[in-house]
Amino acid sequence: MTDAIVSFPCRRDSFEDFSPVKMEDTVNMSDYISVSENESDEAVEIPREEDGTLLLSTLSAQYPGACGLKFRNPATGNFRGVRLIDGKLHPPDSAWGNDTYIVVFPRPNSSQSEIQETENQIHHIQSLGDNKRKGDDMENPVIKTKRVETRNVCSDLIVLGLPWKATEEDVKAYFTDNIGEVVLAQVKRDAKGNSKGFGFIRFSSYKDQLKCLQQRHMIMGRWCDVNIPNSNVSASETAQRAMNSKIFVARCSEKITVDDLRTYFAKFGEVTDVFIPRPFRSFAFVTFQDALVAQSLCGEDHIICGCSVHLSSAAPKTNSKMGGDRQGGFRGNDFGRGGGMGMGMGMPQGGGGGGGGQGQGWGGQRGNRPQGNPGGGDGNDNMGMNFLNMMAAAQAVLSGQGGWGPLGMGGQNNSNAEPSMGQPFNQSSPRPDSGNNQRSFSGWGGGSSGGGSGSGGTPFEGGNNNSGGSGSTGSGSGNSGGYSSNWSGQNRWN
DNA sequence: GTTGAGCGTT
Repeated sequence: MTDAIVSFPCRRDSFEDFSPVKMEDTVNMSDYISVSENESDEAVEIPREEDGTLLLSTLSAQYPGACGLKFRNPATGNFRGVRLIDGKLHPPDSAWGNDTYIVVFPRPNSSQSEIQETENQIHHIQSLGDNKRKGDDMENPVIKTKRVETRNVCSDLIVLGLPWKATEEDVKAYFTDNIGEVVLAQVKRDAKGNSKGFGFIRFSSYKDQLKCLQQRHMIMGRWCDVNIPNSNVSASETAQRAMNSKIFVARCSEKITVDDLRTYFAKFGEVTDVFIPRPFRSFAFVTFQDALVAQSLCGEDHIICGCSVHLSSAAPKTNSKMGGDRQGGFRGNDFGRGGGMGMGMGMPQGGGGGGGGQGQGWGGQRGNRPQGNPGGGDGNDNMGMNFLNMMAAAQAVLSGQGGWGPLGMGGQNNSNAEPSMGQPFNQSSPRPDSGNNQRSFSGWGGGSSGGGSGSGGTPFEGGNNNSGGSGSTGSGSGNSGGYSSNWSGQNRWN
């Protein structure tokens, strides 16, 4: 095909000098579109469809999380957005031309309208104008890179609507056959062993995760939805939390030991402390020497000893007054679903904080909260640990109130101290990338606010709890309408 | 023995 020249009519003549693509490289370019993440980056050639469009899914395969394309308009010097309709990117002026296109990623906390604007096109990259939010340093390429990389990590996915008779094996087989390698498959059951009709899966590849989230699934005769579980604190919220070297490990199984945790997390960086509150409360704390390591893990799900645990910042941002607030504020802070998430996970159509979604902090739905439970107050004797109790207990431990177990605080402080062990606190090696868990810290440049806790006390207290500005506390809940299914509008089957 | 919105602790 000699189409390299023929098929680029209007844009080519006028912009030829702009195109970074050399002529020799354009032999088959009509079948491929050059795309890069930044204008200075190396381009990837991405195949287009026969009708001339580029599937967003194809783009996402190379650039997970991508939500669109843009290109520089030489006439104005501005970026111009590429039209996106039904998952297909359409060539500007009917031809892609030789230019290298730039991938567009969703902004954290983007409103639906902003995303729409990108989709509909003519999207000037406003050089940081009015509608900016605090901490929304979009034009900082470093931050951008970091954001993407952070989200390129698999998490557990909830599968809703499973047939009652579907087993773990069935679920795993379906997703393995239709999506890709599955590293975890669960079907939740009641005490009698009957399926509750939902379960969790996890892929080894993030690409597979994205693919899976973008479609519905017919499993043994029923349509099932796959979503990011509500119980996972969104990455954006996590990122907004203060720098802390300690992480909170939720959903621990009792069989996981301190040694297990230490061994497991050592591959990410030097672990300076592991603490499992006793009596067992289904959670643990792991402290790293490097807060960057800790933060890089937050928001992720990991499988330890076969158990899927959830990692988040160990700093519930509530000021110590657990007594009276009955978990209300807590829920708002930590479980309000961030609107940014849908987009961040690379689900272009449908994510985001549409009007009045179901922003439930799901405490109330579970119905198993013991009435009158003061929530982390005094040591109640209720052994049925539910999630809110667990979080409240964690908070109590962290805030130094230790209201739960008699040994709570003691263990904490002692274990944090531990200097007598002569631990080498001087290793500054970040995180040895281990296989599939690699990510970089390039983005975390900013001089961490709560950083050098310097002296004395537990690193935790120094770091954030008292750091100030409780004003930021309630902010996370602002977007809590955001959790919208990919399938809004056809949410129910039949 | 049923069921079909939800959110993981066996």
